[in-house]
Amino acid sequence: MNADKPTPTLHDVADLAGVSTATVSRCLNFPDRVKQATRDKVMAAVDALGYAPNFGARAMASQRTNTIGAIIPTMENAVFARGLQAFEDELRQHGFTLLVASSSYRADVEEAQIRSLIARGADALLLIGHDRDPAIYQFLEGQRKPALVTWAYDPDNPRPSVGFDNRAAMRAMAEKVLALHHRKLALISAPMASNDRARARMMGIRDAMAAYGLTPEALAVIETPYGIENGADAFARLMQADDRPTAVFCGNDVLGVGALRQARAMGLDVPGDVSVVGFDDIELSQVTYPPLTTVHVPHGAMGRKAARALVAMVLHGQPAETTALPTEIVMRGSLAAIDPA
Amino acid sequence: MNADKPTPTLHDVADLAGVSTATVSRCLNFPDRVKQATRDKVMAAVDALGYAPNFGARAMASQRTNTIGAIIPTMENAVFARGLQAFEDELRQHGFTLLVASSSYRADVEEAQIRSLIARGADALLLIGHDRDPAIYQFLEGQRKPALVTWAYDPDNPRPSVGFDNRAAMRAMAEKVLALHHRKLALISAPMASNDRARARMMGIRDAMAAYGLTPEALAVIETPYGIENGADAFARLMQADDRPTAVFCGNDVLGVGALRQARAMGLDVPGDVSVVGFDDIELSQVTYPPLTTVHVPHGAMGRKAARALVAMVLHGQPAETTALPTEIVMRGSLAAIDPA
DNA sequence: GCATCTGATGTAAGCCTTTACATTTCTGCA
DNA sequence: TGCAGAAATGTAAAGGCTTACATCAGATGC
Repeated sequence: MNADKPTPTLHDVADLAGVSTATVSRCLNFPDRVKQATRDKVMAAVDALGYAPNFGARAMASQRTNTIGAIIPTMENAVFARGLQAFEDELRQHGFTLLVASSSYRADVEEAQIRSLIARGADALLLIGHDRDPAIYQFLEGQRKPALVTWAYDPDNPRPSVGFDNRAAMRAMAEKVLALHHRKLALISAPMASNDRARARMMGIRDAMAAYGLTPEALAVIETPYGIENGADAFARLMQADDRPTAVFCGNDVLGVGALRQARAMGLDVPGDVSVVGFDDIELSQVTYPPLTTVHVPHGAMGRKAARALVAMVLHGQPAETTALPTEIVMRGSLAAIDPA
Repeated sequence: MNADKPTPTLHDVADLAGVSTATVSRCLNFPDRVKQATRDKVMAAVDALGYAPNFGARAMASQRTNTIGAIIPTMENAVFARGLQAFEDELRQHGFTLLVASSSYRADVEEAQIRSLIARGADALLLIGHDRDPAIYQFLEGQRKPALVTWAYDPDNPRPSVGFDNRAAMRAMAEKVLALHHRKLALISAPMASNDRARARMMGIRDAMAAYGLTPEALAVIETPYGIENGADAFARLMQADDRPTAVFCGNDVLGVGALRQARAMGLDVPGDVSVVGFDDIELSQVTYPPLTTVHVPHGAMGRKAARALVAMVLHGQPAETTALPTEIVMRGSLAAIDPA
């Protein structure tokens, strides 16, 4: 199983083909600069040896890797997964490779992953959200590695981002809910510490409440980690309170789906007894019963746009412009008007 | 934005700290081999410069990367995502890093990704399923890189795998369905070319049919790519046929959920008019209406076990043993007995 | 106070590839 | 046939890190 023969190098290929390493290198990188006959010999040697170029050595010699790294909070979230898939597709079309890491929503892990991706030669990084120790940005600057934030939009933040306005999107949803006469509102949110998206979404609801003359602090809030089970538990707690909400906002669809499941378990009719709304519009939310009313996020477009921006940054040193993509509310079955009786 | 100052190297740190590069290297790799005072100086320099070791150079010099690569068909599938998360957790505990790539279920892309991960220095690879051009295995052998197959279990295959018996699992499910008096069966499967898991699952159903004295060929089969929409379409086609099945097997839960959605859209009662069963047991299947009866796959355990096996292969050259983890049938609401009227 | 040993640090080679530059081979034309 | 110029190929340095080995400074024991 272990190395009885060392893995072949450029040198081995060159020897076997009877040419110099430079020629082999050219064969691999600029095939049209070598004669057909030579190329055939070399390629035969490459196949015979099962040669694969050593990425590290190549990166070191050529000073570029054509690799872009991305760090997402979790791979289990379908939203990130889809955005990333689009991101990778676009990247590949520009001849770049994607390196992915996940941080489990932990700041310390994220920092380690950032360093690891940079050390691995990533030419640039894609990050989710703005919230991050300033030291990390300094580190990236020191390394001259551009970074692009996505999933968030904050025109006041000096770091560029390609995302969407979480606050405005959630505000729009909240206004819709308020327009349907709901007045007792609750929110099941992802933990808000070091999560600017979650905070922005809550602020959006409060904005709408204020606009409707309600006290923003009246919003009941439960923070809980990502997961169907957690959403269900939080929902149960909310509905056991004396003063039940009539509409429950969920910071993301996964929590929303958990809430829906719990409602059924408790024998509560959605939207008859209580309305539930989500955020993200992942596939899940179309197949629940009732289907979940939610905020649609343009994952694909966002991923592709981020990829193009990052490629431009790397290739031409072109600074990225902060852009917001539009979100929209998808009305399905889980939100209804309150009978103003 | 672009490099006005080059990124700092070991040498720069050494100069700033007034020591040699060897000392800096030792500080980073074997902190206890340098004096406290020296270490402090060096670390201060590291921080001041924002130094990060160059992975390629390090790999080249030390001849190992402590990195394991994994190639999954798609990131969008929650099943792979969960297994991978467990895999990564376990890997990290052993001091290894995970490199992920996805192949979009395409053999050519998978091959490119395999080469890319090896070139990037992966010490070993995790692959999904056995089906693969033999040349790829030869290549891996030539590179002396161990590979472990997961998600599948085939004791006859010489390549080691840590997975589960797709065929037996699906057969058990089919026997359950047959015991409930269903006789007209259909299968919505992922494309079976170059997908041994999909084929094995179909064989499992046929095995059970044969055991019940039915003609295995009577199984109606539709192949369609991964996706809720595709599952829905396939289900619609199945139910428009003259001879409707009474039970529809789905090769995975995502297709199953699509079938469920379509059933509702067509006004068909599940399981009253038709039963639907899935495979994988992803979170999705608990929240549909009715909840999906499915085959539970031990993602987490599988990921962790695979990680341990791979680490042992890399560290001690210990060959992996092919092992199968148990699956189980999760009865939910989408499967019911047929009224033998 | 000296030889010896230990622990801390420095020196320099080597890992594999790319690429600027040097050299050789070929082509075409006078 | 011979030569200029182009095309093909070779030579060798550079890139950042680890590590075997060499060196040096103190500590130890007598």
